[in-house]
Amino acid sequence: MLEAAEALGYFPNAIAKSFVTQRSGNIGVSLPSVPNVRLFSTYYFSEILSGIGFEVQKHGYGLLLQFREWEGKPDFALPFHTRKIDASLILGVRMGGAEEEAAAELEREGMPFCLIGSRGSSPSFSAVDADHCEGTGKAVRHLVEQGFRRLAFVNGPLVYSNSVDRQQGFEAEIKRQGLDVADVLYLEGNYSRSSGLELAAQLYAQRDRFDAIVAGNDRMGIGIVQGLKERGMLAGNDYGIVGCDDSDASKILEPPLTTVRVPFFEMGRAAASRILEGLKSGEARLEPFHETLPTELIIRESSLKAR
Amino acid sequence: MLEAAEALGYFPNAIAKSFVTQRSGNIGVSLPSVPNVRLFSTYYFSEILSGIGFEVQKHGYGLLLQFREWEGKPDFALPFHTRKIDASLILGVRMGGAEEEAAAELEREGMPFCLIGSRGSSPSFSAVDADHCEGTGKAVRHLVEQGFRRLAFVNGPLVYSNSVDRQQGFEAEIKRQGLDVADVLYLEGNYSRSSGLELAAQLYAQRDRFDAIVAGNDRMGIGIVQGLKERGMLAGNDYGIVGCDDSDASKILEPPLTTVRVPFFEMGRAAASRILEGLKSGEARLEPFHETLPTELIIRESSLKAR
DNA sequence: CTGAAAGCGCTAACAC
DNA sequence: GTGTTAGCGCTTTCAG
Repeated sequence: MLEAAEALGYFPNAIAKSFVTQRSGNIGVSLPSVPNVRLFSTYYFSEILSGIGFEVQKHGYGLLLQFREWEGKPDFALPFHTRKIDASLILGVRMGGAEEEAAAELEREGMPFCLIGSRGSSPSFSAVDADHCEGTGKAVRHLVEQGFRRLAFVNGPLVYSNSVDRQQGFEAEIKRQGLDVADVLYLEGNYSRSSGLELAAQLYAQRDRFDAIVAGNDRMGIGIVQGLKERGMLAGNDYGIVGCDDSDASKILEPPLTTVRVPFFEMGRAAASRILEGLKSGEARLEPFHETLPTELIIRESSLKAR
Repeated sequence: MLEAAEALGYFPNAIAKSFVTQRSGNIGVSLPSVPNVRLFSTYYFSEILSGIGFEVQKHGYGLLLQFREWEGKPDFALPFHTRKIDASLILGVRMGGAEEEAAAELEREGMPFCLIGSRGSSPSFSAVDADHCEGTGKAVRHLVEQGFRRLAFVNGPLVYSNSVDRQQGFEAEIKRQGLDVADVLYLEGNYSRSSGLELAAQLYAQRDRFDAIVAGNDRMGIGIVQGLKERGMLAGNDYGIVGCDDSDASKILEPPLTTVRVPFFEMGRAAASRILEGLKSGEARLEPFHETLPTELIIRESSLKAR
């Protein structure tokens, strides 16, 4: 019957349906946009987005993409108020800032949403992320197993929960390995390759303090490898290094970069799946949930100790 | 007055508005999704998407993201029929296949749409792309100016209009430089790094036939550089090579890859801008338009002839 | 120029 | 079970 109707050129008007059911059939995805500067790797976002898209499609929902300004307070609630979306997936949220305030607003109004790739400082926010704590631990253990003993840790900004997670995982594993946290050389970049490049100068100046480096992501790791190479230090030869993300670039670096693989696609999928189930269940308010997906250490040459 | 209303907790219901105005206020963006295999670089899509997002936001429209299956005939018309979108931007269309048939349907029904990054075989389809013809010409000229004379051309599948453009640009410039097209070594990959890696074997076997390579994109170029390096041939030293896209990876390759920069962001912006203007003008049927944006040759070490 | 009313295309509730 | 109708929140039209 419906097929017959379609053959006659009839299509149900989804807007009319949304109007009466009070459900748009769309879920919103908010991501930060920084014109001309990409602090986040495009890899990161496109993988998560694909995962979301996969799941959303499967449930017959639409996916409304919303770029937000990097600075200032985003209005996560507006598309709910105007009934354009039924739920929101929010990427790249920093802790303790305007983004979190805006998320708290959503919570107050009972709008279903989930953070992806960062937890936010309140446990009442639903969130899906990778287990960066465990991932960084694996990186440390691997380096120690390779025979490295004096580790440097180049982290990203601590406004991201995953940076905090990495720090925790790093320190916990350092202790577990019987090493002294006080000996660790800490540096902080902004997750960009250029910040890795800059940090390489500082690392070189203190090269007697470390024999291996854990970098918060591949992009910084790559910048460090390049910066140290300029100064005559070769990854894998003169020091070990592990990145994080398993980006394409990590594979083509010379030497190839050992890295912590993060299941971005699965993270997007998981978050979308939970949110959509919540919508379908029709409950007034979704219980906050937290999902932490496992990471995997991908061992390449950059962390293999030369003999 | 509207602000006062908002203070009282009122928000206009965008769905109700769409219902009555018969306009969803959303632009659809269709992109191919290949689970676990990325033939397209994520860079390509995320840049175009950002450009679209920038423009769409500016006009107060929403951006509905639609992943389509790699195989089979996509239903570009459905979201129009169900009134979920007012116009469509379609990425990654192959010529002469089911995607084009689906696009032809849109055209027949008078739905506004624009292809981005590929033209389609019919000039009646609106399209925005980079000037790959000119870009590849620049690459050839540069290599010849560097003193290379026997060029190899590793193109992508000819189902993409940009591959055809590159072929034309390549041959035209070869002739213009007084070289013989018949001498050129032609190979075809699928734009992935692994296909470049495989093609490197063939290139190596015929290494007496070329002293420089033009690759259809960076990913293949990188694969070629890596594959030839395994066999002892060093880019920049033993041969020159130029890629295309100016991807992040091209910068970290060793040696850094000379490449044709493609204004992806601007392409997305231009297409969205034209389509949105068309919608606002309210004309029944949008005149088909074609925009071809200039490329830029980014010279790095891989194409500099050693002395 | 201001204010009332019709109607968009569906779903859900209700009557038959 | 099947058929009818009210009504969702806007915009547009038409009357005052």
